[in-house]
Amino acid sequence: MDPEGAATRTSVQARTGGSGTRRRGEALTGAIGLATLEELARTSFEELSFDKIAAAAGTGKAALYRRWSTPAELVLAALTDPATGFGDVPAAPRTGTLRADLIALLTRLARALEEPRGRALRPLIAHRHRHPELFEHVHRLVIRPHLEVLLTVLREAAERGEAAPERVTERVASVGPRMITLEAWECDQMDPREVEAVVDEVLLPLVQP
Amino acid sequence: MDPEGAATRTSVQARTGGSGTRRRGEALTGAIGLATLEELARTSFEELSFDKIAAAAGTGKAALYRRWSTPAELVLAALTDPATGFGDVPAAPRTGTLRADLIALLTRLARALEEPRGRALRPLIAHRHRHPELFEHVHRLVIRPHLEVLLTVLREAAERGEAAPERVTERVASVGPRMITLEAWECDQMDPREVEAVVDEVLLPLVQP
DNA sequence: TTCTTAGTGAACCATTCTGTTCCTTATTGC
DNA sequence: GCAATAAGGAACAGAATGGTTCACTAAGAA
Repeated sequence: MDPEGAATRTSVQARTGGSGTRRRGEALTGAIGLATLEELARTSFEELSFDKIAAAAGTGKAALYRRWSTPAELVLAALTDPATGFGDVPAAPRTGTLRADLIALLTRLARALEEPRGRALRPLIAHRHRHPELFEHVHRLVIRPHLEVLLTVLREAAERGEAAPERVTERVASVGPRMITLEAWECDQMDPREVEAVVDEVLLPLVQP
Repeated sequence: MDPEGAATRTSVQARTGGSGTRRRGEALTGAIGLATLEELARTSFEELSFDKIAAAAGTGKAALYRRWSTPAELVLAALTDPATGFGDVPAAPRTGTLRADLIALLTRLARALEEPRGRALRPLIAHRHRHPELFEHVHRLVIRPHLEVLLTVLREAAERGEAAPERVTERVASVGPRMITLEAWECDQMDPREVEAVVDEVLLPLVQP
């Protein structure tokens, strides 16, 4: 059913790091992590295998088996990594205005959704019933932290008088990320002005005092 | 990678219609359509095969090949069918109040998302880049019509003075369906009061004049 | 009752897939 | 330079997959 056939070579095939031909240590695990997320984004978790990841990373299966025993382990490690995944926690920008804070946060999310780490979330969320443990990590690593920081931003805006206190809820905080996420999923290419439009047309009118 | 193994028999295995043992005509195609959507919901389009659909529908592959030449054809037919798919077009409820209209429409959507037809949309949307022609039909059959009828509802509410005219935009109209869609995808079980909460906590404050 | 059509179950066969293993050799540290 | 380690490529073996085909027979019409 997959019209694309076998995994194709990606840019990670270009050997990087050092002047040699073989990667070792962090260079190799980094490339493997990135290839994992790209392969996951390209297909789905169920279609993921060490064979495919190894091919995409330009390495041998044995190197993968030496470090991780299942693809799930590997996916989790890649997602948790601060460099390739979501190991970095989003922080409130504190620009001083609600509009700028929202734009900064949602722009950051939109960018992440276009990277391998963000694109890899799609199959994990869409197929959550098939691997609930992995989805749980997505929720803890990505969804939850974004919601929390948006709540913080809304709370502080309410204190400054920029937002109505009764609008500081999780449901309201989830509107932005959900709009951006589905926009990214439903459209070929997200317009760079989409974030500003969502903020100006939906979020600010919604929370205004 | 799929932890669930082979396709399991579903309720469509129970032979229905008439007192005989074999289904013919519409009874068989209906069961095949439903099994297709359920199998699609359970796994993904790439993992879909005539072999699996036939097994899920309790019939033989030859019966499928006699009618459709590819799973894509079959999926499209099932989605377009008024009984099993989205062949019925949503209409503006025209209850007289914006709140009731929104609740009626979004409740209808939430219910559809829980049925096989709605659950089948998830892999089609999440993997749109792998079968753009199918996604295009989803957009035309489901996403677009829901957006249009919500726009109609907003427009009429604005005329009645229930909504601000500048809030009658596609982006604002897309907030409800997107909130409901991701709520359905991210949570095990959608709380029946979720629709009312989205309407009262997000949509009405957003559009109020 | 007879004849035609198509539904059902299963067999067939070539291909694909993936965990396991092994050999060669690049890399690193002493 | 040498020894130890592990990276990379490939082979292996068995299972799974899915399109194709066929034989039997249920169902429906005349």
